[in-house]
Amino acid sequence: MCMKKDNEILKLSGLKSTPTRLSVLEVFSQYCKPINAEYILDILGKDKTDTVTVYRTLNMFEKKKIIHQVDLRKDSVYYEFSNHHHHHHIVCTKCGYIERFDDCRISEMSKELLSKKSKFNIIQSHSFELFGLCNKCNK
Amino acid sequence: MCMKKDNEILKLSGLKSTPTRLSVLEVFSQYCKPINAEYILDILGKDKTDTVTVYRTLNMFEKKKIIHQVDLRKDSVYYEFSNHHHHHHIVCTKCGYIERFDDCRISEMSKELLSKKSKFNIIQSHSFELFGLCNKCNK
DNA sequence: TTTTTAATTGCAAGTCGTTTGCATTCATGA
DNA sequence: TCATGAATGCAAACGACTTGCAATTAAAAA
Repeated sequence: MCMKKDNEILKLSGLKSTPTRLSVLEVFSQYCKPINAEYILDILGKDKTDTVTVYRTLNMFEKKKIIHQVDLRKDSVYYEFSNHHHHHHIVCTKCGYIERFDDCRISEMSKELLSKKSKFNIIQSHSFELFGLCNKCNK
Repeated sequence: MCMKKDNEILKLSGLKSTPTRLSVLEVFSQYCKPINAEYILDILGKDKTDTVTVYRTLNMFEKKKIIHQVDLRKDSVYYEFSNHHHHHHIVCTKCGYIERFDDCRISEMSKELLSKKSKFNIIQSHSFELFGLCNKCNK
């Protein structure tokens, strides 16, 4: 279903279309929450794809801005599909539960800040995540 | 000069006062920018303190909320002194240069968000860092 | 002050996520 | 269909950080 679309994404980025890349793209397009290499490996099957290939795919996708990192204070790197609508996360520091929220006045704020800061003239991205306790963990 | 104050911090946290802890505290109180274990080791001298001790000190200080992590998308963990005035950072993705800024409307925003989010009832902290290119790197 | 006790340290070794080198395989443009 | 460079898989390496354990030390108790 998404096959054609995913192929286009790769082509536009100048990347060859391979089974692993297509699978990884599909995983990203189907999951709304940040995922890491381990998660992808679990889904693709460690017998089908090598760990190294997944890491290389993630690095390449990030370089081509197909995905981007999300800073969740976890011990591995999490990514999200850049095509998804811009949003941020609230993370439970106890159980790891993640919710997303769309409210983001940061873009305006960063423009403001930029004009105040003499030593920077481009802002490429920003992190903005909330860390707290979900209802279950705060009993 | 800060000796007495640092001792108090340790005592209040129920930690024994040791040379390494006092030195690490002093480093934190004197530097306004986020620092990592390597940086501290360089200052204290690897011959004087063991790497492991520094890591353990950082973990303990974080647990006691004397310092807190800052998410800078680097390959090691950075911390700041919690006593310092609340602020955030703008990081050059090319050279690593860091500037701080105090403008933070996030606290208000998080309260708002909290009331909207059904599954969370406590926000403990937040990340908010900007990533861009400094004037030197964007020529 | 001395003793006692648990906390802290240092060393060596281990863990875990991620990367690198290199030979093999494969996608794609000619 | 072939040629060529890109992508993969394997083994090994890397770097930040942690753990186990015996030796040391701060500070509470005697």
